Amino acid sequence: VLTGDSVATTLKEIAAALGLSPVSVSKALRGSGRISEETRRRVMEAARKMRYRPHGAARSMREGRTGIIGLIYSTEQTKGNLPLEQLSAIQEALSENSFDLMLAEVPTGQLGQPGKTSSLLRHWMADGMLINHQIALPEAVNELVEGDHVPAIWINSKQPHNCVFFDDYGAGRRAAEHLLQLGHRRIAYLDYGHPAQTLYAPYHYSVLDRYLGYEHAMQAAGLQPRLIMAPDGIGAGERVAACRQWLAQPDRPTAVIAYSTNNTTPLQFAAAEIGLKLPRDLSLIAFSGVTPPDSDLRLTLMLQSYRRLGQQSVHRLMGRLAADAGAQASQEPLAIPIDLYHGQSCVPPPGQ
Amino acid sequence: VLTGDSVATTLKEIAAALGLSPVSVSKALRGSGRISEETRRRVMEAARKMRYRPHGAARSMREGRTGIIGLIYSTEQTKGNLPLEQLSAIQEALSENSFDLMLAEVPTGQLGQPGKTSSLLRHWMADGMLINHQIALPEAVNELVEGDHVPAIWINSKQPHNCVFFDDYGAGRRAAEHLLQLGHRRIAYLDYGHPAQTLYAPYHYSVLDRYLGYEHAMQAAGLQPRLIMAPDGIGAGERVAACRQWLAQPDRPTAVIAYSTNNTTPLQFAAAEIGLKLPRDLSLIAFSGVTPPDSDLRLTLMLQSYRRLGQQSVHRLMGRLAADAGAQASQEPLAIPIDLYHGQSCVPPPGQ
DNA sequence: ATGAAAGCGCTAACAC
DNA sequence: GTGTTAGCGCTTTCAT
Repeated sequence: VLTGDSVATTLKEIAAALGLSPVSVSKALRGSGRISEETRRRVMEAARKMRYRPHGAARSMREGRTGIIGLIYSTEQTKGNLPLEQLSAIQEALSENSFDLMLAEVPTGQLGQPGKTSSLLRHWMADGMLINHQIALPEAVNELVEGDHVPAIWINSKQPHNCVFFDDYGAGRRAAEHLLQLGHRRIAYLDYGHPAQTLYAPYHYSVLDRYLGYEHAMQAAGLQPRLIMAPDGIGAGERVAACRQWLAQPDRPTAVIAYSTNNTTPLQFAAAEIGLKLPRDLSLIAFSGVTPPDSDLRLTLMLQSYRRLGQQSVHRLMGRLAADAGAQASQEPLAIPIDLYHGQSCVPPPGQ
Repeated sequence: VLTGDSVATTLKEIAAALGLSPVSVSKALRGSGRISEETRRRVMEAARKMRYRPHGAARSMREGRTGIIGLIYSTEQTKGNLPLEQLSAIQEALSENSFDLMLAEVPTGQLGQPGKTSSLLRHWMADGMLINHQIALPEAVNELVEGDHVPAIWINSKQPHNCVFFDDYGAGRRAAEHLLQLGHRRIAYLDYGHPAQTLYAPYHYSVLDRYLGYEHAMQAAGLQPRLIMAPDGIGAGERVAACRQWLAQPDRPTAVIAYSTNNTTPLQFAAAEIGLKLPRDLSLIAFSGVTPPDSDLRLTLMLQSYRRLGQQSVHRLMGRLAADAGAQASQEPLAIPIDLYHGQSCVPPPGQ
């Protein structure tokens, strides 16, 4: 506007306006090289007045790096899970390392079609990649990442190398042990079954790991694991009824570990209908990524910090980038612990 | 790997390998210009074998555009709201227009500090901006956008121009009218008060607009609006109690419109405690961005489609970009209607 | 149908 | 302290 031109201001223009060379202007603006304090001030002021913004592409080309990290993700629940908290943590961590974040959503549905893959994947635009996608990566991504042509870190996915994921197995154990210490013996594990299971599709490792952690803790205590779960899933309308049935048995569990807070509401309703009062008659631990909004009963949780997940994945990626380009040393998998959040839903079993 | 070099393949290298000029290779790869079918095939194959990826920065510089759209957002609830569904819709719409998406989170806390603003804002990296941030934009963003140096669209914010937002006023009316048509007369509006209100900070327009829509519909029907809301907010632990009190009055409302589904749970608990059965004794409409997970009572909702919000904002931005750079014609504000989702929580009032 | 020349905006290396 | 030269990878223009 000041220059009367709709095109961006360039170094050359500033130079011309001040009777300097573009090089001096460049030096002045970045504070590198030798430049007089006087010139520096004049340049800074002119740049501000002329609304100068450095041309990112030009700088990238010159410096041989873009300063951009790509995040590959899917919003399909069965293929990926990207909480906003994680995204925000990634952004913040990248910002601290002077990187920008570019997104590439893996399109739902057909994967292979070459025309639809993001140009972030087809072009050379990012210095590194974060992959928040668990299942069935499109060919374009695979070539890029598995061929090791771009340093990448897998998020929330168990891989042989270069991955950051939650320690769901340990958390399953920890949940069971907490209840065991309180004196519980009849502890059940609750999952309504994943939609993916019905389709032969592989499902997220946490589905198995959380259960296994629970199972091993029970076995270590000489107790029988009890899986409350219909292999082919339980429909939405039938859940309360199913839970009622489970709770009506004489040797009903005194405590339940739930795969997700999504699973607990029907159970709580069923308990209420039968006349069981929580937590007195039934203790409850659920996995969750967020402390749920206030209600009458603050649930005890295995609380996944998606913030830490995001931070650590960036940290690892920065590590790979720092290693001299030729080396690109692989990194060992990193398991993020899941903390026990003490709510109000766990007490010793009745009659104890 | 094939070339034994860790650096990226370039056009020149392909050209050298095939005994061609870089220009021909460029033409062949993009299908532009005259090139023999035979050469084209050879080039394509070589490019694939050598894992060629076009250098984004070089192309950007040459073409004078980056093909990138920046999304400015905040994860602070009082300043912005970015549902994943909206993000995904934006990404998808951009992808259809062959644009990539770059993120810039406005840092929480101190706004002005110059060092911390994303380089997306300091550099020339994006052809246009989407601004999903309602309050207290940092200086850097303001200069850029208000100075009209980058085409931008405001999302979820009422502005004189170039914005896309929900028609919260119309939705408030619509909700009230729906209940009026069912025969309700004592209809209340429920909000627990925003945290922001306690800080003199301006709050999101929807807080006022939804209520105003409700109020005007009531007035048009010759009825008295009732606002259930504590001006300085109601703490988490006291909400059930407060609702119980409101519902205990003899002229208690027969229907309630809630600012958000977050607000309804305490009300439902209170109703249950008092012995009021939903929806028989109390009808309920809540604003929401998602159809909530299955429970015993499927709520009737004013359902905001963040997918449409995202799509439309991209559509508008594309419109601004298409207008020849000099013109950059401003666009009129666009209000997205909020649909009434018929759940099970609205029936005629008792005794009718 | 193919190639030579030029230049997008910037900065590292080297004069002066 | 400042300027000149050169080139990052690509594409548009214009010869051949």
